Amino acid sequence: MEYQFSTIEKKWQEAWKSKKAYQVSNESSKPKCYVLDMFPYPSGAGLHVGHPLGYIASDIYSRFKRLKGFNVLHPMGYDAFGLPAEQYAIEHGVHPAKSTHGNIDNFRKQLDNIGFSYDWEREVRTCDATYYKWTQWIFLQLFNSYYDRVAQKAMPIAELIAVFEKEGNVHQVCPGDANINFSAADWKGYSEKEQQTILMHYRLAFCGYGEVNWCEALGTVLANDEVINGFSERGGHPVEKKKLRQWYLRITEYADRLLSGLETIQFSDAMKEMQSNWIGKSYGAEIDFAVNGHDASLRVYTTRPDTVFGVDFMVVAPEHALIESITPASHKASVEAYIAYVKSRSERERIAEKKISGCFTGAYVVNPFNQQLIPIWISEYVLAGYGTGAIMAVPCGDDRDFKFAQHFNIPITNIIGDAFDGKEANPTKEAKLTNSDFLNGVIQKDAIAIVNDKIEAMGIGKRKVNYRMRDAAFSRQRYWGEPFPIKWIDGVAYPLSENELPLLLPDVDHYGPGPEGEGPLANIESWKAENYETNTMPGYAGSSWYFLRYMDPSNTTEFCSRKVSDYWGQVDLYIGGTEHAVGHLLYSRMWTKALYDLGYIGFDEPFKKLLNQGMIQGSSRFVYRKRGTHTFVSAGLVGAHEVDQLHVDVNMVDGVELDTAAFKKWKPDYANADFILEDGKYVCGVEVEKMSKSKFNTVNPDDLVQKYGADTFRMYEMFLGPVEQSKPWDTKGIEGVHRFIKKFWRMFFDEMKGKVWVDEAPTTEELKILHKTIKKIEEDTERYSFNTAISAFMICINELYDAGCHKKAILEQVLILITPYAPHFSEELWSAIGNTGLIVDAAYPIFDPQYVLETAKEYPVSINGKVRSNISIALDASEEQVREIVLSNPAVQKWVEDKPVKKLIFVKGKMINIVI
RNA sequence: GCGGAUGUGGCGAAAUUGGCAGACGCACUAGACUUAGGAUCUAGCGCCGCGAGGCGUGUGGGUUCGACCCCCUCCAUCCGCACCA
Repeated sequence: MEYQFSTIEKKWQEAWKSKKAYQVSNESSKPKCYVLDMFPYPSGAGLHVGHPLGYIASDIYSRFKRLKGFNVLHPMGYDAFGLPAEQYAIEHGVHPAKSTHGNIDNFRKQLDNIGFSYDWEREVRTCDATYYKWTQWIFLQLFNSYYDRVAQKAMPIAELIAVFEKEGNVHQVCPGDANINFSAADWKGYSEKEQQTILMHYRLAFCGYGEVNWCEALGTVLANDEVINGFSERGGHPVEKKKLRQWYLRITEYADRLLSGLETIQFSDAMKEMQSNWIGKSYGAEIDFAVNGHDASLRVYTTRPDTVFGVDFMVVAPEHALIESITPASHKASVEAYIAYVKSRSERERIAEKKISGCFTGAYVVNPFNQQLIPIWISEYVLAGYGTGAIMAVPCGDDRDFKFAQHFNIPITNIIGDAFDGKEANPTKEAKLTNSDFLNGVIQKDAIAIVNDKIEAMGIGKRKVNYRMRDAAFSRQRYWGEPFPIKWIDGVAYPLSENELPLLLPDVDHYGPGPEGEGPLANIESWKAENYETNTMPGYAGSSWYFLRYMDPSNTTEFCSRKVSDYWGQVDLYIGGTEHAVGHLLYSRMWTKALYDLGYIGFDEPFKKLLNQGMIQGSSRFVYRKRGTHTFVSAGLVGAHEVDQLHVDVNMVDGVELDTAAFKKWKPDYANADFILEDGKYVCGVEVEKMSKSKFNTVNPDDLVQKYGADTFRMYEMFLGPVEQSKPWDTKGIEGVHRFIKKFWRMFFDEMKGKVWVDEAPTTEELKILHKTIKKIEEDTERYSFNTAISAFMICINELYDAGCHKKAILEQVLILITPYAPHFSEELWSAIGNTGLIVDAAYPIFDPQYVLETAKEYPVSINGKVRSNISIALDASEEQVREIVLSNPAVQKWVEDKPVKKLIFVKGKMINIVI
């Protein structure tokens, strides 16, 4: 009986399906476990070997937990709204729904090949109306809520209205505009529109205005990624900043809870650090500087008020509202030219720019502490969206300010004495202040509070907590997304009522943008006639709550029943890439908190444990064509020729050696290619890049599954290295894993002899091998160390092989252990040795320490830290006994000679070190 | 620019809490079996050295009886930076 994986795998996949082996119930006496993958965007390129890395890991963990007696929820679905489908529609006229469904079918086929234990009855697709009905519903909850800063939670907006009617907003500072103040009488006197405008400043989902990268020629908004040096990546058209009406989520109100919540969840320290850096909480002060000769003041935000005597210039963002009114005629032209330049720059380029640029406005502010005039500059590195859009520059203490001052020859005031050497800024807080009037001699960090007290007493500023995070832009001028359940009447946004949901995404004739920066929906007469919002929601809307829908996917009356979400609770293990560190993982945390505040769910963090899978990179191969010819030069000989470097399909290259025959057949262009070989071979160039179809470096899992089987593929992906680690894909080593599986098979059935497994009682030696393995596999799986678990399987089988063990009692237990890793293989052998039920429902072996007890240990003995000998000593030997045994050992004596032993270190069960 | 991660044989990696560096596998070498081998089995395999031994975890330093592991410096590579998902 041979190991015929393709027959076996098909057979068991069908058996699992017909027996509904992976259907999971919302009611069970077993403990629950929720294991979740970040669901994929179904791209047209299909699955490559990078995708299943995390899916295999989560599948192993799910199956492991199931064997250990848990009721495991392990679902899968599709993040199906998004730009690529829309782009494809624009180019090919295919409705995004159609291409998306085709892509999903393809993904599903590919996923099924690998033998996952998903409960497909729970599949969700964010683009289905039955799903996005509830995305719209949650949006309405956010729209109809505000964040109560006293209670520190979201509350229904109706309660806020009741408060306004009673006392105005004296106790409810307006988060959207702190200058809005009104009494109960004021409120009652406002028109409907005025009231709605005020409420909009409180809502958790609100409408406002924001700047975007606008490309007039494409009539569309672009991501920073799509803008290169002021031009669109696609087509090379000019791009500039434009203010558009936008929806936002008031995630900043949750900043503190998003920070403190990190302490309650198991994310890696790196992930937590990235999130808190993104939130960027800082303690500082806002200070007003009067503008010289104007009845205006410039408000800056600073974390270093102690340096106020070292301010040599101000820098304001080019978008700052004050610039126009304070710039004197003499400087108008240069200021406007600079602003025009910055308009073409994406935010990313502005922050990342190493070259210093800026422009003097010709205006000055007055330092309120010493009345000195301070010039006001504008520069692109100051962003309008952060703080007040203006900073006070202290060159002796801030690197960026220092370089700016040097570049523009602005004199530098030293306020930290010797701590500043004139060559480099020193951002210390420990220096004693000089040139600082009443602060002279004070340590900087102590001066912060003194200055803060003073500015508050003088009424020119106040302490301020600031966040780097901005409210999340929540609208897109696109077609393929959830429509907003909003109608605009007389400039006021009115929510649809719950029974009008879902508001279906209508069909359009063409997918291009609407007029005036509006989305494609603005092109539909009937849509406009109903006054519906023409923007759609962004990609992250549907993905911010999908983990809840899996729990109760076919509920038609609720997004998820409270009873069900109480049962499943938090996701116990969430697996996905770090690229979602600050997007999806913050948004979904915020949505969870809001739903919790409003009482719809009982937990306020969605993911108890996050495991980040590393990115599988592609290892690209290149050929070198002599310019203007059909001659290809081997990589080692390129030097002498003028060549173009071209990507070549990695599947035609064995290591670095090109299959020249396959290459000639690859593209008509290459049919009559000549090659200049080295050592008779054509050697390709190698580079590690992102895996992508256009780089011809993708490897399709289907091919590997076909050649080696799903079980080998699953184990090989895990055997590559730690799941968390990024690495370039290399198919080479898969043979080793395949050999292991075949060897394991031969423990049961031999090609020549047929059945070789026997029904005999195991020896203690065999039991020791088994129990050592049980312990190792269980521990490694529990800590997601799948690569070491697989090597433990290999060791186990090697040892059983060497021991000549073919005993069912042992092998059967190892089969259960390996089920999460190689489920088809295990099912087949499980039934072949006479079991009736499915192995996926077997009971996990229980480790018994009595089989692995040791009485002695081979201690490594080192002398001055270098291992010189190994001595076997009883584990229960006392330190004195050990000392005696070791020092009388001839090998040790040879090294110690007559030198006195200064110290002997004995770590029980570990090692012995002699210091001489 | 800012933030995060990673760096160990020819290659993927292991070393779980500061305690024998290189488990397990790939590739390679030699041999066995064989009509055949891209099957299987046996043995070898960090570097230098005949050997004794010495050296060795990106660089340079530090802490320690002892450092791949902790601290500092520098270098290289990868990922993210708000409308790609």
